[in-house]
Amino acid sequence: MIARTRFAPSPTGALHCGVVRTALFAWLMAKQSGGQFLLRIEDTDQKREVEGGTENIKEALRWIGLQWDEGPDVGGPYGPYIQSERLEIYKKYAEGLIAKGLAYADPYSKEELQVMRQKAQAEKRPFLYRDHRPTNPPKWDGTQALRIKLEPKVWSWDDAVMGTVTMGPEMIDDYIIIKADGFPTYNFCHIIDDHLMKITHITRSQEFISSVPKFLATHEVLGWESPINCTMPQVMDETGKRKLSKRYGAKPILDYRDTGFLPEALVNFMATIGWNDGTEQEIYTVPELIEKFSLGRVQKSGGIFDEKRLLWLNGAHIRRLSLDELYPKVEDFWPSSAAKASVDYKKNVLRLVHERLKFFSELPGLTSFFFEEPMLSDTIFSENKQLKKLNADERKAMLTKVAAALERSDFSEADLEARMRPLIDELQTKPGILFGLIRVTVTGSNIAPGLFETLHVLGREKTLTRIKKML
RNA sequence: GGCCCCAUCGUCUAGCGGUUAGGACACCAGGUUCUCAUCCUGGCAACCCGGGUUCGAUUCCCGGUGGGGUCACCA
Repeated sequence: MIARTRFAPSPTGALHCGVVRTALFAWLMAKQSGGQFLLRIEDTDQKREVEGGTENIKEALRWIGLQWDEGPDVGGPYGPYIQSERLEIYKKYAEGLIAKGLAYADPYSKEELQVMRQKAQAEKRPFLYRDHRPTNPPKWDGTQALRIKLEPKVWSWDDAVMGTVTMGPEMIDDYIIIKADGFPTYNFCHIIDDHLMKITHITRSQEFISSVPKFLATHEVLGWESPINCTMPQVMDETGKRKLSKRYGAKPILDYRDTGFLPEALVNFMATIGWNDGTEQEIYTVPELIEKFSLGRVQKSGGIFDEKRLLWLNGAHIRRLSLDELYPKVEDFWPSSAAKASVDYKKNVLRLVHERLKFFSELPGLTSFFFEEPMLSDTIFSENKQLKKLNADERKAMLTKVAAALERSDFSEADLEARMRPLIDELQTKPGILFGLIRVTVTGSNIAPGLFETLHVLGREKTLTRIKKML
């Protein structure tokens, strides 16, 4: 079945992985079936709208690779795709309902409703507006809220993920379709839009599942068939105690870009929270996900966002790339001291750290000594288990020999090794001590790529300058 | 509180009546090695509880318990 799916966020802040995971599944369904993925901006709450919200959504989706087939910027046959530009449409349907006696003006103030709600709560029973439904409502003049009239009944439906779900009549109530400020509510307009835009599968996060009877009843009142409801399990934060949400500091998705994550790694990670293909495969490319994704294998229970796993996955995806594929992706992450370095030199450096890179913003810490003289801390020798056994004179004696041997080297990796190895016996020391001493002297760090590769890339001049300076 | 959903290692999960309950992340140990990383080997670690059904339940049913979600003129 060809799926037309949509992602319909409201521009109220930065997009985080919880909502993008739902968008990803919708996108995968569309791509897999040869259908379309739509982006629709749900900006009917002016109070919560955030400056730049829509731009952030588009930027985040583009970075992660969820390009929409219809929506803002790209257009499409059922536009506009921004709800604030569709107000006349919603109004038309609202008026249609009024004419049929299926919608009516709400005569109560917010305060009056609040009192009724509290009373019901105090009596430990659900508050139902329809118990207070006015018998003779005022004519709707656009300054009151407009409510839809829904008949209570038991609703049962097939959810593509959750299976058959049944909810009682208390889940149905007369809800507001147009607010007193003239804007329609999400509950009302997303149904109209999904219908008009010919959406076949509605993906929603689990928090909406108890609203589905309302949506189903609204379809019925409008005389439409409901698309297939696909309720996605929640993504929980690292505590596992609550869903990922802006309110509790869920990381904006673009932060992962800025930290140097690969979008395909993040996609791989998000897809496998709540979905697996039943095999033991862990690492998926995007085309593989498109091929293998299936709604039937989406988990019903929520999953925790485990950043350690993301880190591992990102490293694994980085290691899959060739040097030439990786190089352009790390362009913005080099230390500032690398600004004047040549492409060839930077590629050689990148090759040496390729396998240990977990995310790109580690790059300066891993490579800065290739571009500038390292700062040697006073404790650098005492911190090293092997080197702390040497006193300053012994270090000096060793480095003097090293310098002399290096003077004669052509600085190829093989020649460097051929000249350094014999010094171990000559100086009656161990590889760990001799090589460690050179490493610390030249890189300023106890952690670096292989010594001969490092010296080779660094070159004769930088290497000898640093050793002589130490002497 | 009402309603809904859920329940396998710490985490992501496989399992769909009979398995030594499998894999991955994380963690620990060892190997390779000049450090780190990669890689390899090994280890630790789970079926929430109680009733049924059945020759036999992690698996099916019921009830608890626990967790999450939701009850707005927000989406």
